[in-house]
Amino acid sequence: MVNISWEVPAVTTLKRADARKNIESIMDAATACLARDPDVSVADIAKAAGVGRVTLYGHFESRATLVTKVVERAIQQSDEALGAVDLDGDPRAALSRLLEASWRLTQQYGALIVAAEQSMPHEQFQAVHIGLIDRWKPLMERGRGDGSFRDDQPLEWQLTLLQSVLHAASGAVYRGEIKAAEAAALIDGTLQAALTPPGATRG
Amino acid sequence: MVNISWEVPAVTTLKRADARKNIESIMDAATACLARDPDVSVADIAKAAGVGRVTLYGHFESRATLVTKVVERAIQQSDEALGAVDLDGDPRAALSRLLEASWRLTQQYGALIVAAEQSMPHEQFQAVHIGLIDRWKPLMERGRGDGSFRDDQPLEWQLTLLQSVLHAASGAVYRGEIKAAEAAALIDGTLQAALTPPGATRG
DNA sequence: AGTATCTCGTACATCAATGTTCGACTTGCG
DNA sequence: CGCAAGTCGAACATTGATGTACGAGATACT
Repeated sequence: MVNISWEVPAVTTLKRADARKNIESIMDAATACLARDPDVSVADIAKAAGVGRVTLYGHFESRATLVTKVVERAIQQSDEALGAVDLDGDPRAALSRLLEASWRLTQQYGALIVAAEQSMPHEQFQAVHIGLIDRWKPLMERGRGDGSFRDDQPLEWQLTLLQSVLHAASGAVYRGEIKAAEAAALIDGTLQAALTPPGATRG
Repeated sequence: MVNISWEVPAVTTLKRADARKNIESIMDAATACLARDPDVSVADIAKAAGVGRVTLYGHFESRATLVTKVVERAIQQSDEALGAVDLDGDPRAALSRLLEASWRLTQQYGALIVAAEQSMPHEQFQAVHIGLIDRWKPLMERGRGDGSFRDDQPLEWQLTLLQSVLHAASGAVYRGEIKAAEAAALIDGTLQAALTPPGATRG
């Protein structure tokens, strides 16, 4: 005799506690590994997470989906961090604040953006990337409008420049050319100078 | 009976004409391909050169040696181009000249530097890279000394910045954000601003 | 305590790229 | 002309990474 009213596993997609912990470990390890080397292997990520490679595949169906999850989390966290920055008041001061927050994120996530570009569908990546850039655009436009920033160069170029300098600083710290502690000041000092309108005097 | 005085192939390590032409084609194609994608496959390079993959391996014993040869040629040519730049006179004007020459090289060789970093023995790459950087150092030091450039930031950082902005411009052109024609002016305008000493007024 | 869930290692299938071998064919060059 | 040199494609071996299958053993949860 078979029991007709068999058990449905409740609403629970709830994993067991150790499984959840492992998923966390994997996400964290993947973030750290991908931030350093966007081409890091799944085996290395598993090792860094202190977990078997098979276990990893039990939770993420492929390398690509793992990368996507990691990127999505990073994006969400970045978006929150940038969203918390006060962009009002003097554009130059606001830029400093935004740069400081962005620098922390760059250090944390480093080359993750490269991994994303390689592993995610192009459209999805574009959407995500544009979302982040848009945090900068309004401030830059305002600063260009009121003479705080030079507007004799395309806005697109200036946005690229911001990205580029942050990335360069990350590389320089990694190579030991500069110390992490002084990086923030260098970034701010450099970009404030680069964005100063021609003919103006800088503090 | 065997002829005792057999033929030695003269001094000639001289390849046949078509072989030399193919080697040229391969080097050129490899340069172009690697400049776009440092991970491009040997098969793609051969195809771009209009040559069979086997033929390529007949002339270069491995992908690594091919990359090395290509990089060496690029370095040599870059070194000549930069060596021809007049670095005397006003440091800011000299910087403009050096930037223009460097921008041409960056466009030509693009991501080749990345391929080099991945395929060449670390020491060799370092040597080559430092050789190029040293083209910049004396000018920067002179400019910092006479007040043309700011010296409140590490020289290393400023050199990294130069590289970074050139690279960023290359990427921006590739993505269509800016036109190649205007890139040179943007690079110069940006870096001159970034290197202007605090408190000075820029033209 | 009992059981479904989870972990782990090993082993295997697959895939893409590198590098090699072979034999037939073409071509530069003496 | 004639041959050494060069080219070509197809087939093969190898390597490294991804992803799967299995089964024994550990552990969270009820």
